[in-house]
Amino acid sequence: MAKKAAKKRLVLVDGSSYLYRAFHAMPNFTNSHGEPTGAIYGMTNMLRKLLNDYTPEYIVVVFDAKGRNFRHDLYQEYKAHRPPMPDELREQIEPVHEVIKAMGLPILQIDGVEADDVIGTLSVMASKQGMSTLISSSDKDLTQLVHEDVVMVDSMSETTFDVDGVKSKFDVVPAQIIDYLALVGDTSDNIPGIPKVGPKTAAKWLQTYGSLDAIIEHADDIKGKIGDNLRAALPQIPLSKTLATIKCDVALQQKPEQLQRQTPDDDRLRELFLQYEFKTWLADLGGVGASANHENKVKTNYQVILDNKSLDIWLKQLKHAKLFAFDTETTSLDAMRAELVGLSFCTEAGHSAYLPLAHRYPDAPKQLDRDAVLKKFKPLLEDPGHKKVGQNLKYDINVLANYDIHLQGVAFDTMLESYVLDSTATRHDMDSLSLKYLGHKTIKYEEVAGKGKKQIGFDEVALEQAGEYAAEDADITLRLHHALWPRVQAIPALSTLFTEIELPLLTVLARVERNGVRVDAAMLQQQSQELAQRLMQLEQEAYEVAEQPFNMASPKQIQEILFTKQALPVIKKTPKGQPSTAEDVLQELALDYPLPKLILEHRGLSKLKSTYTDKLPEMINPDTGRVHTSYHQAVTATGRLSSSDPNLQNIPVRSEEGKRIRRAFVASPGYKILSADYSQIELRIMAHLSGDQGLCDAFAQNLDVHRATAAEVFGVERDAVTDDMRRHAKAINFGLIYGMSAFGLARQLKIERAAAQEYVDLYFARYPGVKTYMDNTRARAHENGFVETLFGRRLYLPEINSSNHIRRQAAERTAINAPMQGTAADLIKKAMLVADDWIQASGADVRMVMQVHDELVFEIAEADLEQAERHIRAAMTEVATLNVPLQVAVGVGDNWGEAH
DNA sequence: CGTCGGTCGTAC
DNA sequence: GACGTACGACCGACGT
Repeated sequence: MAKKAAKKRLVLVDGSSYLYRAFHAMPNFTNSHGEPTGAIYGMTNMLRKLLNDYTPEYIVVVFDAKGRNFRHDLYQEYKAHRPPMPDELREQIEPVHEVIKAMGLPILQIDGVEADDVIGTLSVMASKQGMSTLISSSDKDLTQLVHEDVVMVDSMSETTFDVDGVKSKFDVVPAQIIDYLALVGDTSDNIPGIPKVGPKTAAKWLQTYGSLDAIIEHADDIKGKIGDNLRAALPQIPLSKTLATIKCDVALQQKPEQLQRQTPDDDRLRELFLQYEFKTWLADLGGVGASANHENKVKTNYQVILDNKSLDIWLKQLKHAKLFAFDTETTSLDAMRAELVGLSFCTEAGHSAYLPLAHRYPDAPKQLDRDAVLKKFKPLLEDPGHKKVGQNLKYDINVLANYDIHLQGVAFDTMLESYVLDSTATRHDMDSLSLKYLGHKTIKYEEVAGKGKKQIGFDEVALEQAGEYAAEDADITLRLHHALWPRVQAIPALSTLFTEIELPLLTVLARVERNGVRVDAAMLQQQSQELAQRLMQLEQEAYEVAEQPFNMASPKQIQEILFTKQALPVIKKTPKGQPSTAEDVLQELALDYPLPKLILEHRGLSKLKSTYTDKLPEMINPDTGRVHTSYHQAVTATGRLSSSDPNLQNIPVRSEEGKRIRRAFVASPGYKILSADYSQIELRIMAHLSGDQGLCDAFAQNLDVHRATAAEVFGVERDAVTDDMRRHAKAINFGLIYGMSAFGLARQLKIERAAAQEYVDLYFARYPGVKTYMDNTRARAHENGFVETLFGRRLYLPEINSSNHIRRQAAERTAINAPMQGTAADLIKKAMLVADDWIQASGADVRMVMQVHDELVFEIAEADLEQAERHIRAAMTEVATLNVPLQVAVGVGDNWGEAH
């Protein structure tokens, strides 16, 4: 049966009216800190109910603009008698906005108009587009907007006003509401109305005469005192009417279909509800451990160790503990430069201590000598038999390494536990985890050390606060481990992933970071200078063409010059509706006009300069003469690493100028750079996972896979494949990995959509195993709500069953891509472990210096080059046995550019 | 003067 | 809307 799609419905929430209502209706709630919370509670409650009752897909919460609006300009007395907003309400506005945002609801507040006007405008726009509207407000004025497609509900009194509802409530039809309001007036808005005319009289007149204009015409017919009042008020009726009329033509950027409900940020909601102490809702959030908050409240006993006697007692406890949590406090986020300020430990929940070693501020208590303490601790920290748990231990490993302590016994890391459990969680930092799994709000670093300009080093933090903060860190780490580890163990594949890949990798990554990579600063600075000259030239030329100077780095100014001043054709718009100045747009315009070409070249070069040739020399550690990036092990949803400070995973490679940057990554004298990268790793994984015969055969025969694909899709012999055919086949192959549609492929190749669709159909006909695999993957994703890699790493897809088809399709693309990208990440991680094992065991003079997703880069003493290459290649190709061989391309040179 | 969202561009 | 995963520079609006 053909089912007609239900009309889309837009829900418009009158935030301002509810806020006032909530404030006045709720008792003066406060949380335990005395912050008022009544309006936040009332408002949130109303919204939760609304979402529950209507499950809207399109929704927006609208607020009045701050300050004056056009009605004040029309009528000085508008809202003149309204008392100023009480402070208790004012304080709650920002929190209310925060809660709404966290709930995933868009907010609108438009200058110069009230919420009513925005709501009116949107309801008209929605009707024009065939959408129905549900207005949620407690303000009766809005009933003027009601018609057959627009319904208003008052969520607080639970009344619905459709056309009949308005009639029965006011005895007039919605179209008469404006006239009705003009007659009756409104004391709260200070709209005058006719004296002595109330709801009854107004309705009676409107029923008799039909409209306000008709009433005015017949003003002389109305008898008695009330008739006199009407005639006396005649001059001000038009004003009353204007004031009562909701403006339905406000200039709005947002279109109804853009006002989509987003996925709620549960972590943020948890934080807010905890702050305002909305306990029942906190529990509703499922807060994996929200209820634990009350039941398992742990009695804490935090100690600051200042004397040798306490130190020895603690050392003894640590030696006897099966597992202890441990954390370092330092002066810097950069582990390589961080100075150790203190250590904290925890042996059982609630029992933890801070050992300050280098706090220096006026009147700081005398602390134990750092070197002496470290000497005492070294055996414990370096003993693999003494198991440790930490939060992001890679950092602590590197800090301790600064003091020649080589941490062993790394048994667990809570950040990685959280990551393998759910890689899509936005944050895996301790504060978030504590809130999520323990329902406990931790002391934030900023609370003890300040932030921004006022931030001080941890060594300047008073011991009382530092002790509470640091001891809590160790305590929470241990408690988090107790909460997380059983969850990891409950899924055996994740347990293996954790123990066999992520945890051991942590140590390897610490080493790679510490190794760093040698960068030739002078070479980059030279390049910067040359780039600066060329940029100047380009700017001068552009100013001449544009006949005015402008900022070539500002998309906004470019847009102004190109599309307004020079009236170039608009090819594409940004999601916000502005003409796009993106690369492909300018490429196209550059064919016909001079300015876009100049802008393109300028953009490319200034990017290179600011991001790479200027920045990299600054990032060289003066002590080592090398660049030490940070690899992040718990950031990406798919299992890849990411790199920052600097990001070494997006150093240019395609352009000639870009390659020059890679040549500045050099080997030390007597050493060579060796780069080993997997060829076609993701396509090989696709062949393996899908088991497609044709694709597996192509790899088994070691064919050029893009050429082989071209031969299949275009139906020619492999040696008859042209460059163009191969290029198209390559785009298809990449598109498949990314879950690309025919539309996307068409855009990429600049061909007709039908032609692209034909390619895709042909591909799937030639490689039916791939087709089946993709269908199955999608189906499994819908069924399970997650997909997994070859090694069981999971990626959750909360939007895979979304009613919003755009988001659902995006989730489906991720479902296709993640197993391939993620399996590739698993493989190279395993290869890193094997390679590192060999390096450590053999004592060869080899350093692993970079990982770039499918590439490993090493710095190798010339004498060890040959055996290193052999072992590295073996580590990478033999890391797993798939249905297809893994192939690695190795290059050697004096720098990364040469080796690649 | 800092923060934040939007846009753009680099990598795999 | 239409190609997945990242990091970061820059701009410009906004708030302190």
